[in-house]
Amino acid sequence: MAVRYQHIADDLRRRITSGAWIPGERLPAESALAALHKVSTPTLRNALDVLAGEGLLEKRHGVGNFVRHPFQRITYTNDRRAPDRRPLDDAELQVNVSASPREARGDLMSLLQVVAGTPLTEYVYLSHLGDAPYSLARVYVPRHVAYFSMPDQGRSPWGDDIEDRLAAAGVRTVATVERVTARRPTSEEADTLRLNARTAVLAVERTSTDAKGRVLAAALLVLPGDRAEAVFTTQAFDAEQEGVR
Amino acid sequence: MAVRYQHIADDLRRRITSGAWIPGERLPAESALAALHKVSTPTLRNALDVLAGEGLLEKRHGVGNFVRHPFQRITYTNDRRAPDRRPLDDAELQVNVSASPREARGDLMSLLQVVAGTPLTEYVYLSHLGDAPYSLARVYVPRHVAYFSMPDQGRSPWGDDIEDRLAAAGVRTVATVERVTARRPTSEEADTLRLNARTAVLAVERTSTDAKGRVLAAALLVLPGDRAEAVFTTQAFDAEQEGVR
DNA sequence: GAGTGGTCTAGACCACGAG
DNA sequence: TCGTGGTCTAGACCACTCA
Repeated sequence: MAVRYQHIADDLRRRITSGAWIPGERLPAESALAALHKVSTPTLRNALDVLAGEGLLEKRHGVGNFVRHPFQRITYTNDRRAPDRRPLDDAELQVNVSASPREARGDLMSLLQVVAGTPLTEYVYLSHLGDAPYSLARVYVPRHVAYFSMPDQGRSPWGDDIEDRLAAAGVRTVATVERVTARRPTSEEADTLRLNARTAVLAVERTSTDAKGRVLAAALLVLPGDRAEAVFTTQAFDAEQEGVR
Repeated sequence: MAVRYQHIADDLRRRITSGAWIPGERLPAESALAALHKVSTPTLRNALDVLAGEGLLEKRHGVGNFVRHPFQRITYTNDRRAPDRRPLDDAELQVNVSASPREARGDLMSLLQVVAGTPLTEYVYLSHLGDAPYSLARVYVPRHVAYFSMPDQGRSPWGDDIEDRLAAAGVRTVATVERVTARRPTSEEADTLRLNARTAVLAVERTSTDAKGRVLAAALLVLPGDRAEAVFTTQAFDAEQEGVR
Protein backbone atom coordinates (compact mmCIF):
# COMPACT_ATOMS: atom_id res chain seq x y z
CA MET A 1 0.00 0.00 0.00
CA ALA A 2 1.54 3.22 1.24
CA VAL A 3 1.61 6.77 -0.11
CA ARG A 4 -1.84 7.03 -1.58
CA TYR A 5 -1.33 10.73 -2.27
CA GLN A 6 1.48 9.92 -4.69
CA HIS A 7 -0.79 7.68 -6.73
CA ILE A 8 -3.47 10.34 -6.72
CA ALA A 9 -0.87 12.91 -7.79
CA ASP A 10 0.13 10.60 -10.65
CA ASP A 11 -3.50 10.27 -11.72
CA LEU A 12 -4.14 14.02 -11.61
CA ARG A 13 -0.87 14.70 -13.45
CA ARG A 14 -1.94 12.37 -16.22
CA ARG A 15 -5.19 14.28 -16.62
CA ILE A 16 -3.27 17.52 -17.03
CA THR A 17 -0.49 16.32 -19.33
CA SER A 18 -2.93 14.34 -21.46
CA GLY A 19 -5.03 17.44 -21.99
CA ALA A 20 -8.14 16.18 -20.23
CA TRP A 21 -7.81 19.31 -18.10
CA ILE A 22 -6.59 22.26 -20.12
CA PRO A 23 -4.55 25.29 -18.98
CA GLY A 24 -6.61 27.88 -17.15
CA GLU A 25 -9.32 25.39 -16.30
CA ARG A 26 -10.55 25.13 -12.72
CA LEU A 27 -10.36 21.72 -11.14
CA PRO A 28 -13.31 20.29 -9.21
CA ALA A 29 -13.42 21.38 -5.57
CA GLU A 30 -11.02 19.57 -3.27
CA SER A 31 -13.93 17.98 -1.41
CA ALA A 32 -15.27 16.64 -4.70
CA LEU A 33 -11.86 15.28 -5.74
CA ALA A 34 -11.45 13.69 -2.33
CA ALA A 35 -14.80 11.96 -2.66
CA LEU A 36 -13.92 10.89 -6.19
CA HIS A 37 -10.69 9.24 -5.07
CA LYS A 38 -12.24 7.98 -1.84
CA VAL A 39 -9.71 9.69 0.42
CA SER A 40 -9.91 12.37 3.09
CA THR A 41 -9.32 15.98 2.17
CA PRO A 42 -5.85 16.26 3.80
CA THR A 43 -4.66 13.32 1.71
CA LEU A 44 -6.02 14.83 -1.47
CA ARG A 45 -4.49 18.20 -0.62
CA ASN A 46 -1.15 16.47 -0.21
CA ALA A 47 -1.47 15.23 -3.79
CA LEU A 48 -2.34 18.73 -5.00
CA ASP A 49 0.73 20.12 -3.22
CA VAL A 50 2.90 17.78 -5.27
CA LEU A 51 1.47 19.11 -8.52
CA ALA A 52 1.66 22.71 -7.35
CA GLY A 53 5.34 22.16 -6.57
CA GLU A 54 5.84 20.95 -10.12
CA GLY A 55 4.30 24.10 -11.48
CA LEU A 56 1.37 22.27 -13.04
CA LEU A 57 -1.20 23.77 -10.71
CA GLU A 58 -1.94 27.18 -9.32
CA LYS A 59 -3.81 27.28 -6.05
CA ARG A 60 -5.97 30.31 -5.29
CA HIS A 61 -7.31 30.54 -1.78
CA GLY A 62 -11.08 30.91 -1.77
CA VAL A 63 -11.30 30.47 -5.52
CA GLY A 64 -10.04 27.10 -6.65
CA ASN A 65 -7.17 25.12 -8.16
CA PHE A 66 -6.27 25.96 -11.73
CA VAL A 67 -4.18 24.25 -14.39
CA ARG A 68 -1.20 26.54 -14.94
CA HIS A 69 -0.42 27.95 -18.35
CA PRO A 70 2.94 26.43 -19.24
CA PHE A 71 4.62 29.55 -20.61
CA GLN A 72 5.52 31.86 -17.77
CA ARG A 73 8.94 30.64 -16.55
CA ILE A 74 11.41 32.68 -14.56
CA THR A 75 15.02 32.33 -15.68
CA TYR A 76 17.86 33.81 -13.69
CA THR A 77 21.25 33.65 -15.33
CA ASN A 78 24.84 34.62 -14.59
CA ASP A 79 25.39 35.73 -18.17
CA ARG A 80 25.04 39.50 -18.26
CA ARG A 81 25.10 39.50 -22.02
CA ALA A 82 22.30 36.99 -22.40
CA PRO A 83 19.19 38.36 -24.10
CA ASP A 84 16.96 36.86 -21.45
CA ARG A 85 18.78 38.57 -18.62
CA ARG A 86 15.87 40.97 -18.59
CA PRO A 87 13.40 38.22 -18.88
CA LEU A 88 10.34 39.67 -20.54
CA ASP A 89 8.77 42.80 -21.92
CA ASP A 90 9.25 45.62 -19.48
CA ALA A 91 5.64 46.47 -20.10
CA GLU A 92 4.54 43.25 -18.47
CA LEU A 93 7.15 42.94 -15.77
CA GLN A 94 6.81 45.53 -13.04
CA VAL A 95 9.73 46.07 -10.68
CA ASN A 96 9.35 48.02 -7.46
CA VAL A 97 12.43 49.13 -5.57
CA SER A 98 12.87 50.69 -2.18
CA ALA A 99 16.05 51.77 -0.41
CA SER A 100 16.68 52.05 3.31
CA PRO A 101 19.71 52.31 5.60
CA ARG A 102 20.86 49.27 7.56
CA GLU A 103 23.72 48.22 9.78
CA ALA A 104 25.63 45.00 9.23
CA ARG A 105 24.75 42.19 11.62
CA GLY A 106 24.55 38.41 11.63
CA ASP A 107 24.76 36.80 8.22
CA LEU A 108 25.29 40.11 6.43
CA MET A 109 28.62 40.57 8.22
CA SER A 110 30.15 37.41 6.77
CA LEU A 111 28.42 37.92 3.43
CA LEU A 112 29.85 41.41 2.95
CA GLN A 113 33.02 40.75 4.96
CA VAL A 114 32.51 43.76 7.20
CA VAL A 115 32.39 44.19 10.95
CA ALA A 116 29.21 44.59 12.97
CA GLY A 117 27.57 47.99 12.70
CA THR A 118 29.03 48.86 9.31
CA PRO A 119 26.59 51.21 7.54
CA LEU A 120 24.89 49.65 4.53
CA THR A 121 22.14 50.45 2.11
CA GLU A 122 19.48 47.83 1.55
CA TYR A 123 17.62 47.84 -1.77
CA VAL A 124 14.52 45.67 -1.91
CA TYR A 125 13.33 44.62 -5.36
CA LEU A 126 9.87 43.10 -5.67
CA SER A 127 8.71 42.29 -9.16
CA HIS A 128 5.33 41.26 -10.51
CA LEU A 129 4.32 39.68 -13.79
CA GLY A 130 0.76 40.84 -14.21
CA ASP A 131 -0.96 40.00 -10.94
CA ALA A 132 1.44 37.27 -9.86
CA PRO A 133 4.53 38.02 -7.74
CA TYR A 134 7.63 37.07 -9.66
CA SER A 135 10.79 37.57 -7.64
CA LEU A 136 12.11 39.05 -4.43
CA ALA A 137 15.64 40.40 -4.19
CA ARG A 138 17.49 42.23 -1.46
CA VAL A 139 20.72 43.95 -2.47
CA TYR A 140 23.20 45.27 0.08
CA VAL A 141 25.92 47.82 -0.67
CA PRO A 142 28.30 49.07 2.05
CA ARG A 143 28.18 52.85 2.35
CA HIS A 144 31.96 53.01 2.08
CA VAL A 145 31.71 51.41 -1.37
CA ALA A 146 28.93 53.57 -2.78
CA TYR A 147 25.56 55.07 -2.10
CA PHE A 148 22.62 55.58 -4.45
CA SER A 149 19.55 57.24 -3.03
CA MET A 150 17.28 55.24 -5.32
CA PRO A 151 17.98 52.81 -8.13
CA ASP A 152 16.29 53.04 -11.48
CA GLN A 153 12.72 51.89 -11.47
CA GLY A 154 11.34 49.23 -13.77
CA ARG A 155 14.64 47.65 -14.66
CA SER A 156 16.08 44.25 -13.87
CA PRO A 157 14.38 42.41 -11.03
CA TRP A 158 17.75 41.10 -9.80
CA GLY A 159 19.38 44.46 -9.05
CA ASP A 160 21.53 44.69 -12.17
CA ASP A 161 21.06 48.45 -12.13
CA ILE A 162 23.13 48.59 -8.94
CA GLU A 163 25.93 46.78 -10.75
CA ASP A 164 25.65 49.19 -13.67
CA ARG A 165 25.80 52.20 -11.39
CA LEU A 166 28.82 50.83 -9.58
CA ALA A 167 30.57 50.35 -12.92
CA ALA A 168 29.64 53.89 -13.95
CA ALA A 169 31.17 55.13 -10.69
CA GLY A 170 34.41 53.36 -11.56
CA VAL A 171 33.93 50.48 -9.14
CA ARG A 172 34.73 47.38 -11.17
CA THR A 173 33.42 43.89 -10.40
CA VAL A 174 35.88 41.21 -11.51
CA ALA A 175 34.29 38.13 -9.97
CA THR A 176 30.79 37.09 -9.00
CA VAL A 177 30.01 34.16 -6.74
CA GLU A 178 26.50 32.80 -6.69
CA ARG A 179 25.49 30.32 -4.01
CA VAL A 180 22.28 28.47 -4.74
CA THR A 181 20.16 26.50 -2.30
CA ALA A 182 16.72 24.87 -2.30
CA ARG A 183 14.57 25.41 0.75
CA ARG A 184 11.09 26.17 1.95
CA PRO A 185 10.21 29.86 2.06
CA THR A 186 10.15 31.75 5.32
CA SER A 187 6.65 32.86 6.26
CA GLU A 188 7.50 36.41 5.17
CA GLU A 189 8.73 35.21 1.79
CA ALA A 190 5.70 32.99 1.33
CA ASP A 191 3.53 35.98 2.15
CA THR A 192 5.11 38.50 -0.23
CA LEU A 193 5.52 35.98 -3.06
CA ARG A 194 2.05 34.59 -2.36
CA LEU A 195 3.49 31.10 -2.17
CA ASN A 196 2.34 27.93 -0.51
CA ALA A 197 4.60 27.37 2.51
CA ARG A 198 5.24 23.83 1.27
CA THR A 199 6.52 24.68 -2.21
CA ALA A 200 10.29 25.05 -2.41
CA VAL A 201 12.07 28.23 -3.35
CA LEU A 202 15.35 28.70 -5.17
CA ALA A 203 17.54 30.97 -3.07
CA VAL A 204 20.51 32.70 -4.68
CA GLU A 205 23.14 34.46 -2.60
CA ARG A 206 25.30 36.59 -4.88
CA THR A 207 28.46 38.50 -3.97
CA SER A 208 30.44 40.75 -6.29
CA THR A 209 34.11 41.40 -5.58
CA ASP A 210 36.73 43.67 -7.08
CA ALA A 211 40.31 42.85 -8.08
CA LYS A 212 41.46 43.02 -4.46
CA GLY A 213 38.80 40.60 -3.30
CA ARG A 214 36.83 43.34 -1.59
CA VAL A 215 33.08 42.69 -1.53
CA LEU A 216 31.28 45.42 -3.46
CA ALA A 217 27.71 44.21 -3.13
CA ALA A 218 25.72 41.23 -2.01
CA ALA A 219 22.27 40.12 -3.07
CA LEU A 220 19.76 37.67 -1.69
CA LEU A 221 17.32 36.41 -4.31
CA VAL A 222 14.26 34.32 -3.70
CA LEU A 223 12.52 32.70 -6.67
CA PRO A 224 9.41 30.51 -6.58
CA GLY A 225 10.55 26.94 -7.11
CA ASP A 226 7.43 25.98 -9.01
CA ARG A 227 8.24 28.26 -11.94
CA ALA A 228 11.86 29.40 -11.64
CA GLU A 229 15.23 28.14 -12.79
CA ALA A 230 18.76 29.48 -12.59
CA VAL A 231 21.09 29.00 -15.55
CA PHE A 232 24.85 29.30 -15.24
CA THR A 233 27.14 29.29 -18.23
CA THR A 234 30.82 28.60 -17.75
CA GLN A 235 33.45 28.98 -20.45
CA ALA A 236 36.40 26.61 -20.24
CA PHE A 237 39.39 28.13 -18.50
CA ASP A 238 42.41 29.02 -20.64
CA ALA A 239 44.61 27.14 -18.23
CA GLU A 240 42.71 23.94 -18.89
CA GLN A 241 42.76 24.35 -22.63
CA GLU A 242 46.51 24.99 -22.68
CA GLY A 243 47.37 22.40 -20.06
CA VAL A 244 46.49 19.55 -22.39
CA ARG A 245 48.02 20.94 -25.52
CA MET B 1 -4.49 32.83 15.01
CA ALA B 2 -3.30 30.56 12.18
CA VAL B 3 -0.11 28.64 11.46
CA ARG B 4 0.57 27.19 14.88
CA TYR B 5 3.20 24.87 13.43
CA GLN B 6 5.33 27.87 12.45
CA HIS B 7 5.38 29.12 16.02
CA ILE B 8 6.26 25.66 17.25
CA ALA B 9 9.01 25.45 14.65
CA ASP B 10 10.35 28.79 15.89
CA ASP B 11 10.35 27.51 19.46
CA LEU B 12 12.10 24.26 18.58
CA ARG B 13 14.62 26.11 16.42
CA ARG B 14 15.49 28.35 19.34
CA ARG B 15 16.17 25.31 21.50
CA ILE B 16 18.61 23.99 18.93
CA THR B 17 20.41 27.21 18.07
CA SER B 18 20.64 28.21 21.72
CA GLY B 19 22.29 24.91 22.54
CA ALA B 20 19.56 23.63 24.80
CA TRP B 21 19.53 20.62 22.50
CA ILE B 22 22.99 19.74 21.28
CA PRO B 23 24.05 18.07 17.99
CA GLY B 24 23.51 14.33 18.01
CA GLU B 25 20.94 14.51 20.76
CA ARG B 26 17.62 12.76 20.32
CA LEU B 27 14.53 14.91 20.73
CA PRO B 28 11.61 13.73 22.84
CA ALA B 29 9.15 11.54 20.98
CA GLU B 30 6.77 13.34 18.66
CA SER B 31 3.83 12.36 20.82
CA ALA B 32 5.56 13.89 23.84
CA LEU B 33 6.38 17.09 21.98
CA ALA B 34 2.80 17.28 20.72
CA ALA B 35 1.49 16.98 24.27
CA LEU B 36 4.03 19.54 25.45
CA HIS B 37 2.87 22.10 22.89
CA LYS B 38 -0.76 21.07 23.24
CA VAL B 39 -1.23 20.28 19.55
CA SER B 40 -2.06 17.17 17.59
CA THR B 41 0.72 15.03 16.20
CA PRO B 42 0.22 16.04 12.53
CA THR B 43 0.65 19.69 13.51
CA LEU B 44 3.79 18.95 15.46
CA ARG B 45 5.17 16.86 12.60
CA ASN B 46 4.58 19.81 10.30
CA ALA B 47 6.82 21.90 12.54
CA LEU B 48 9.49 19.18 12.52
CA ASP B 49 9.36 19.08 8.72
CA VAL B 50 10.26 22.78 8.66
CA LEU B 51 13.36 22.18 10.78
CA ALA B 52 14.32 19.09 8.80
CA GLY B 53 14.12 21.17 5.62
CA GLU B 54 16.51 23.67 7.18
CA GLY B 55 19.00 20.92 7.90
CA LEU B 56 18.73 21.35 11.65
CA LEU B 57 17.10 18.00 12.23
CA GLU B 58 17.60 14.49 10.99
CA LYS B 59 14.58 12.23 11.11
CA ARG B 60 15.14 8.49 11.49
CA HIS B 61 12.09 6.32 11.01
CA GLY B 62 11.52 4.06 13.99
CA VAL B 63 14.37 5.63 15.94
CA GLY B 64 13.75 9.32 16.58
CA ASN B 65 14.51 12.89 15.58
CA PHE B 66 18.09 14.02 16.07
CA VAL B 67 19.79 17.40 16.10
CA ARG B 68 22.04 17.40 13.05
CA HIS B 69 25.76 17.96 13.36
CA PRO B 70 26.36 21.23 11.53
CA PHE B 71 29.49 20.21 9.62
CA GLN B 72 28.50 17.87 6.82
CA ARG B 73 27.56 20.17 3.93
CA ILE B 74 27.49 19.21 0.28
CA THR B 75 28.95 21.80 -2.06
CA TYR B 76 28.68 21.45 -5.79
CA THR B 77 30.66 23.97 -7.80
CA ASN B 78 31.32 24.86 -11.42
CA ASP B 79 34.97 25.62 -10.69
CA ARG B 80 36.95 22.56 -11.72
CA ARG B 81 40.09 23.96 -10.11
CA ALA B 82 38.45 24.52 -6.72
CA PRO B 83 39.91 22.40 -3.93
CA ASP B 84 36.46 21.41 -2.74
CA ARG B 85 35.44 20.08 -6.12
CA ARG B 86 36.15 16.70 -4.60
CA PRO B 87 34.41 17.59 -1.45
CA LEU B 88 35.94 15.47 1.30
CA ASP B 89 38.41 12.74 2.04
CA ASP B 90 38.01 9.97 -0.47
CA ALA B 91 38.23 7.60 2.44
CA GLU B 92 34.94 8.87 3.81
CA LEU B 93 33.08 9.52 0.59
CA GLN B 94 32.12 6.38 -1.26
CA VAL B 95 31.07 6.66 -4.88
CA ASN B 96 29.38 3.81 -6.70
CA VAL B 97 29.05 3.90 -10.46
CA SER B 98 27.18 1.71 -12.87
CA ALA B 99 26.97 1.93 -16.65
CA SER B 100 24.21 0.71 -18.90
CA PRO B 101 23.10 1.27 -22.51
CA ARG B 102 20.11 3.48 -23.23
CA GLU B 103 18.30 5.00 -26.16
CA ALA B 104 17.44 8.69 -26.34
CA ARG B 105 13.79 9.51 -25.66
CA GLY B 106 11.73 12.28 -24.11
CA ASP B 107 13.70 14.86 -22.22
CA LEU B 108 17.05 13.27 -23.06
CA MET B 109 16.51 14.03 -26.74
CA SER B 110 16.34 17.79 -26.22
CA LEU B 111 18.99 17.70 -23.52
CA LEU B 112 21.54 15.97 -25.74
CA GLN B 113 20.19 17.42 -28.99
CA VAL B 114 19.85 14.05 -30.64
CA VAL B 115 16.98 12.29 -32.35
CA ALA B 116 14.87 9.56 -30.77
CA GLY B 117 16.56 6.18 -30.54
CA THR B 118 20.13 7.51 -30.55
CA PRO B 119 22.34 5.06 -28.63
CA LEU B 120 23.63 6.46 -25.35
CA THR B 121 25.45 5.27 -22.30
CA GLU B 122 23.97 6.05 -18.91
CA TYR B 123 26.32 6.26 -15.93
CA VAL B 124 24.64 6.34 -12.53
CA TYR B 125 26.66 7.77 -9.65
CA LEU B 126 25.39 7.20 -6.13
CA SER B 127 27.60 8.48 -3.34
CA HIS B 128 27.49 7.95 0.41
CA LEU B 129 29.12 9.81 3.25
CA GLY B 130 29.35 7.20 5.94
CA ASP B 131 25.87 5.73 6.23
CA ALA B 132 24.05 8.70 4.76
CA PRO B 133 23.32 9.01 1.03
CA TYR B 134 25.03 12.07 -0.36
CA SER B 135 24.26 12.64 -4.02
CA LEU B 136 22.68 11.05 -7.05
CA ALA B 137 23.92 11.79 -10.53
CA ARG B 138 23.04 10.40 -13.92
CA VAL B 139 25.44 11.15 -16.75
CA TYR B 140 24.58 10.52 -20.40
CA VAL B 141 27.11 10.29 -23.22
CA PRO B 142 26.04 9.60 -26.81
CA ARG B 143 27.79 6.53 -28.23
CA HIS B 144 28.89 8.52 -31.27
CA VAL B 145 30.83 10.87 -28.96
CA ALA B 146 32.55 8.27 -26.82
CA TYR B 147 32.09 5.06 -24.90
CA PHE B 148 33.69 3.96 -21.65
CA SER B 149 32.78 0.56 -20.35
CA MET B 150 33.12 1.73 -16.76
CA PRO B 151 34.26 5.00 -15.21
CA ASP B 152 36.80 5.15 -12.42
CA GLN B 153 35.45 4.10 -9.07
CA GLY B 154 35.64 6.23 -5.97
CA ARG B 155 36.22 9.52 -7.73
CA SER B 156 34.03 12.58 -8.03
CA PRO B 157 30.37 12.06 -7.23
CA TRP B 158 29.35 14.40 -10.08
CA GLY B 159 30.86 12.42 -12.93
CA ASP B 160 34.00 14.52 -13.42
CA ASP B 161 35.86 11.38 -14.41
CA ILE B 162 33.75 11.22 -17.56
CA GLU B 163 34.86 14.75 -18.42
CA ASP B 164 38.48 13.81 -17.77
CA ARG B 165 38.24 10.75 -19.97
CA LEU B 166 36.66 12.75 -22.76
CA ALA B 167 39.51 15.26 -22.54
CA ALA B 168 42.05 12.43 -22.60
CA ALA B 169 40.36 11.11 -25.73
CA GLY B 170 40.81 14.51 -27.37
CA VAL B 171 37.16 15.58 -27.01
CA ARG B 172 37.35 19.10 -25.64
CA THR B 173 34.58 20.82 -23.65
CA VAL B 174 34.57 24.58 -24.21
CA ALA B 175 31.34 25.54 -22.47
CA THR B 176 29.25 24.12 -19.67
CA VAL B 177 25.68 25.14 -18.96
CA GLU B 178 24.17 24.28 -15.61
CA ARG B 179 20.45 24.67 -15.08
CA VAL B 180 19.40 24.65 -11.43
CA THR B 181 15.91 24.15 -10.04
CA ALA B 182 14.35 23.57 -6.63
CA ARG B 183 11.69 20.91 -6.38
CA ARG B 184 10.40 18.04 -4.31
CA PRO B 185 12.07 14.70 -4.98
CA THR B 186 10.38 12.03 -7.04
CA SER B 187 9.48 9.00 -4.95
CA GLU B 188 12.44 7.11 -6.46
CA GLU B 189 14.84 9.92 -5.57
CA ALA B 190 13.43 10.19 -2.06
CA ASP B 191 13.90 6.45 -1.71
CA THR B 192 17.51 6.22 -2.90
CA LEU B 193 18.59 9.39 -1.09
CA ARG B 194 16.58 8.36 1.97
CA LEU B 195 14.85 11.73 1.96
CA ASN B 196 11.58 12.94 3.33
CA ALA B 197 9.26 13.49 0.37
CA ARG B 198 8.53 17.00 1.68
CA THR B 199 12.12 18.27 1.82
CA ALA B 200 13.22 20.06 -1.33
CA VAL B 201 16.04 18.91 -3.55
CA LEU B 202 18.45 20.96 -5.62
CA ALA B 203 18.38 19.63 -9.16
CA VAL B 204 21.23 20.45 -11.54
CA GLU B 205 20.99 19.75 -15.25
CA ARG B 206 24.45 20.09 -16.80
CA THR B 207 25.38 19.98 -20.47
CA SER B 208 28.89 20.15 -21.90
CA THR B 209 29.42 21.35 -25.43
CA ASP B 210 32.42 21.55 -27.76
CA ALA B 211 33.56 24.44 -29.96
CA LYS B 212 30.92 23.60 -32.58
CA GLY B 213 28.12 23.64 -30.01
CA ARG B 214 27.74 19.87 -30.15
CA VAL B 215 26.57 18.34 -26.88
CA LEU B 216 29.24 16.01 -25.52
CA ALA B 217 27.59 14.91 -22.30
CA ALA B 218 24.65 15.73 -20.08
CA ALA B 219 24.21 15.12 -16.39
CA LEU B 220 21.25 15.16 -14.03
CA LEU B 221 22.25 15.78 -10.43
CA VAL B 222 20.00 15.54 -7.42
CA LEU B 223 21.23 16.93 -4.10
CA PRO B 224 19.36 16.92 -0.78
CA GLY B 225 18.15 20.46 -0.19
CA ASP B 226 18.55 20.22 3.57
CA ARG B 227 22.34 19.98 3.34
CA ALA B 228 23.43 20.91 -0.17
CA GLU B 229 24.41 24.08 -1.97
CA ALA B 230 25.67 24.85 -5.45
CA VAL B 231 28.32 27.52 -5.87
CA PHE B 232 28.99 29.18 -9.22
CA THR B 233 31.94 31.49 -9.75
CA THR B 234 31.94 33.79 -12.74
CA GLN B 235 34.93 35.85 -13.83
CA ALA B 236 34.14 39.14 -15.51
CA PHE B 237 34.23 38.84 -19.28
CA ASP B 238 37.20 40.40 -21.08
CA ALA B 239 34.78 42.24 -23.31
CA GLU B 240 33.25 43.93 -20.31
CA GLN B 241 36.58 44.86 -18.78
CA GLU B 242 37.84 46.35 -22.01
CA GLY B 243 34.59 47.97 -22.99
CA VAL B 244 34.78 50.46 -20.15
CA ARG B 245 38.46 51.23 -20.37
C1' DG C 1 7.69 -6.84 21.87
C1' DA C 2 8.12 -2.07 22.87
C1' DG C 3 8.74 2.35 21.16
C1' DT C 4 9.40 5.20 17.43
C1' DG C 5 8.16 7.85 13.21
C1' DG C 6 4.92 7.77 8.65
C1' DT C 7 0.43 7.93 6.67
C1' DC C 8 -4.32 8.47 6.79
C1' DT C 9 -9.22 9.42 8.48
C1' DA C 10 -13.49 12.17 9.07
C1' DG C 11 -14.54 15.56 10.37
C1' DA C 12 -14.34 20.98 12.56
C1' DC C 13 -13.50 25.68 12.05
C1' DC C 14 -11.30 29.71 9.89
C1' DA C 15 -9.83 32.87 5.95
C1' DC C 16 -10.43 34.34 1.46
C1' DG C 17 -12.84 35.90 -2.88
C1' DA C 18 -16.81 36.90 -5.62
C1' DG C 19 -21.47 38.08 -6.21
C1' DT D 1 -23.83 35.08 1.92
C1' DC D 2 -21.85 31.23 -0.22
C1' DG D 3 -18.40 28.23 -1.91
C1' DT D 4 -13.75 27.79 -1.94
C1' DG D 5 -9.14 26.51 -0.07
C1' DG D 6 -6.08 26.53 4.60
C1' DT D 7 -5.26 24.73 9.11
C1' DC D 8 -6.02 21.80 12.82
C1' DT D 9 -7.91 17.89 15.77
C1' DA D 10 -7.82 13.30 18.07
C1' DG D 11 -7.29 9.69 17.13
C1' DA D 12 -6.21 4.82 14.08
C1' DC D 13 -3.16 1.83 11.91
C1' DC D 14 1.15 0.61 9.62
C1' DA D 15 6.41 0.39 9.02
C1' DC D 16 10.74 0.61 10.92
C1' DT D 17 14.46 -0.21 14.48
C1' DC D 18 16.45 -2.28 18.27
C1' DA D 19 16.82 -4.88 22.43
